[in-house]
Amino acid sequence: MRIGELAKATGIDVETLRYYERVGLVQRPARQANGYRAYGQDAIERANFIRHCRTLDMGLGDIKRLLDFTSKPDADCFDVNHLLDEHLVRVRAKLKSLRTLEKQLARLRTQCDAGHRAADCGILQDLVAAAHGEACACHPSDGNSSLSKRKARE
Amino acid sequence: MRIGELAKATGIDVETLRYYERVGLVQRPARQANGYRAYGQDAIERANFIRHCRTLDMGLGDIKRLLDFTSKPDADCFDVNHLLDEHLVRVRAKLKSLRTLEKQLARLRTQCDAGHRAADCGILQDLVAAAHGEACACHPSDGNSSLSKRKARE
DNA sequence: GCTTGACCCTGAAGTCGCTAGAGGGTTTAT
DNA sequence: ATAAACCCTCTAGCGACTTCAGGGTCAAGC
Repeated sequence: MRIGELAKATGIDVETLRYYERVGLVQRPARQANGYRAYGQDAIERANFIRHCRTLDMGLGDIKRLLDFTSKPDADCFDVNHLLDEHLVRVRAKLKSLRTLEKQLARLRTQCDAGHRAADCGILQDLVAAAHGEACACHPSDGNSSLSKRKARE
Repeated sequence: MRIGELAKATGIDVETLRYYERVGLVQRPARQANGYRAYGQDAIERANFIRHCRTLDMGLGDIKRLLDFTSKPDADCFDVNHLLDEHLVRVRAKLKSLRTLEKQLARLRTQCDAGHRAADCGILQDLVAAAHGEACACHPSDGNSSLSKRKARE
């Protein structure tokens, strides 16, 4: 199987497959005489595993660890649970901040209904008001920044 | 005002301010004889505007366009609304996919309660089943991919 | 036999929004 | 006089790709 066929079979882009190989997520396949990659059936399975984990938004490092587990049947799967728990925590934190964000944006969006001159635009006024530190539609009264100096991946 | 003071006044990191200048979001300030950046009061306002928009998770390109609007009072603010609407659409799409993701992960997490050998791990089994195209706890029956070939920023 | 087009290859650079590091100079306080 | 705190530029790194430049290979149609 050539890389284009693997791409079609798994729904992963050709370039992305080559990228996965480069970073060690996918094993280097055999080569044909002309230098083309020659994949076996097992490559589809491994690639689908990766694709599935990616739709679950896992990082490539986590996926690599999970792949290692699938080839070590006697290992303790505690780490699998732990990895998933940590991922869930990240996802829930992101979800929470997105929910807040959505509310703020929706509120802000209601500000411009009147004029069509930028000078009269309630949205811009609101955003500028924030620059003065006044209360605004999107941040009625907040003090926390959360800008820069962030440590964790979102 | 030197860059450190501006950073303190706005809560934006010094490096980030220099970065904003490099990409043209913040105007290049005057310089003191020793080469230090010398900011006026207006810099605080502009920087706060940026900071506020960033907490609303807007991209730097969008913020630049909004900044341009604030200096063109006679422009039609239709584009401001439009920009915000598009941003809201992006945020809501991301929110939707995150909600689905959270459900899938939570369901997947319940799969491993029994053994502690990787071979018996329900989570890994589930993930591998997905590689075979079987129904799994996290994707009971789906067909859409959403992997690669994505166009828009998430 | 020759061109066209679809496919394949490598390696490097670009994306986004920072962050960090190297390797310096300047100012301020003790 | 010296140390700490600040400032400068330039460069590279992060994650997960994507895109580009500049090629090689192969089957089909003229």
